[in-house]
Amino acid sequence: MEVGDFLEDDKSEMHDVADTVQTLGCMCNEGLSSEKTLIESSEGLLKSKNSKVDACKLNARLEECFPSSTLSLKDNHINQFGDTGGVPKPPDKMMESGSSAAAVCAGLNFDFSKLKGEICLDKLSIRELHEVFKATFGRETTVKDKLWLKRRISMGLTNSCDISTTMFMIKDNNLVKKGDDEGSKDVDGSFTHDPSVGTIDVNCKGSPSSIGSQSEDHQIGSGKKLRNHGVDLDSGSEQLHTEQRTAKRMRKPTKRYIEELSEVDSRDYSQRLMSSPKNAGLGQIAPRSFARPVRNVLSDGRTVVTRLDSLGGLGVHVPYVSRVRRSRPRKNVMALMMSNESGIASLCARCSCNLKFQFFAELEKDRQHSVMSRSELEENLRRTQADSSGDNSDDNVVTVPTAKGGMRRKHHRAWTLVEVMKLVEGVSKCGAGRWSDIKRLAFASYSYRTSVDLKDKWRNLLKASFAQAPPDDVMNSRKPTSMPIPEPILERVRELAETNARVPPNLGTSKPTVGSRNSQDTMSGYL
DNA sequence: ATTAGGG
DNA sequence: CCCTAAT
Repeated sequence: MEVGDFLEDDKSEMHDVADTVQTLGCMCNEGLSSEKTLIESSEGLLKSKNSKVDACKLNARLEECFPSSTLSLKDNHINQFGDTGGVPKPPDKMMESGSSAAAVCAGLNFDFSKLKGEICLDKLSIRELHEVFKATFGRETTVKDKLWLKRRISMGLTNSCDISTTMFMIKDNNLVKKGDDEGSKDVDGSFTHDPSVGTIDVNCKGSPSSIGSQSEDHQIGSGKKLRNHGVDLDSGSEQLHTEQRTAKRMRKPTKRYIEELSEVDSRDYSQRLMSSPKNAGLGQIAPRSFARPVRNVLSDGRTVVTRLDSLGGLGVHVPYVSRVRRSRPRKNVMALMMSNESGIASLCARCSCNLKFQFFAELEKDRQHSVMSRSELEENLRRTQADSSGDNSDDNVVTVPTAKGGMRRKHHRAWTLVEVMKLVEGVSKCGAGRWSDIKRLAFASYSYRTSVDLKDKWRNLLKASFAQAPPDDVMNSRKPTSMPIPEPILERVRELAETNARVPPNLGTSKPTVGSRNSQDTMSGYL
């Protein structure tokens, strides 16, 4: 990754990093690599004399990742000679940036005894240290802890050179400069309440992330400090805590925030509105450009919001597409499953796999999209209810202009896994082609699924099942568009397709017995 | 009214 | 999903 990338795509990168670190969690290898990247970039930035704000952000990023860091200063220096994204690197700047980087690491890495600053201070007595302290901070100190003084001084010196993260606090997702230097001790106040604090430490247990007390003990050979740092009233421990806390990552912006950001980037998408009148005005983004919403009253009395687009001056009505994420039912899915136990069981029997597990996986995946806007929640709730009752037929109605000037309604309702399974079940019982029968049997409660829908879906399933599974190529999209049909189901579809090819549905008088089981067995699931 | 197939 | 021809 190049430094330029960071500069241009600052926010998203930040989110990405945070995302990676958080989601991958214990994948410490991942964490390491990104940290390395970060440090490289930061050096590039410091050297290329970017604005202070950028530097601050970078520092924040460093903090964000450091708790899981096992990165040593040695690596850091090696990297300096390596590529840093093409940023020119005068040799005379080397020391400066090196020390700055070291200073950043000093408070976070236990290996700081090797640092120049401390080595020099090492020779001084406490009194001399006091003097240095006074010279550095312009005030006296009563602290007698040599270690504390040394580190304080070295930190203070560093802070005067570079932009220190301890001089800033986070407020409303912005970096705000703190007051005087001594206040840096208090900066932690803004960090302690961070709910995300500690997540990385927990996740990355593989690395020596406990920067604080434990590793500190080995350092304090000369120190008179006792082992119980927790109750240590000495301000030295306070300093320790400060260092720990400044190392905490800053709060990751909410998903909502990210969405809005990307929304701005992808210009056209921000023009979308809720199509459902129920949701109108809830959380939508004000449409930009010159398109303005228009309410159409259809012939059947429904009102549909469309957009009178001024493009080309034709006044074409383009439907607003619902911005909310359509999703499968969450809660009632299980209920449906339970009530359909036998059917599912029979399906599983052939697939020799636990479909219930798949369901849980799906639900879990959904749950991870936990940050939802209010409208989304409502939408989900509504949809869930609709799915179980199956009576909401006029949901998600949009109008599409036809060539003849007419307006045709267009429904869209994502197929849930349950529905797909019901469909497969039905096909296995009645055979492909007897869609009305299948609808009667398996989709009696789903009024919005017509027999044609079943047929279409089956067609799609066939297509999907015979298309070889693409090995997730460059399409590394984070959002897999929709829940892919679980392989076991596809297998079943394939199987049924073959069976059906051999045994055409026109079986005359007798009930079609396509599957391997007799129809009475499977029928019992619905009676 | 249902199905099949194209769009 | 929608539309429509053909049963």
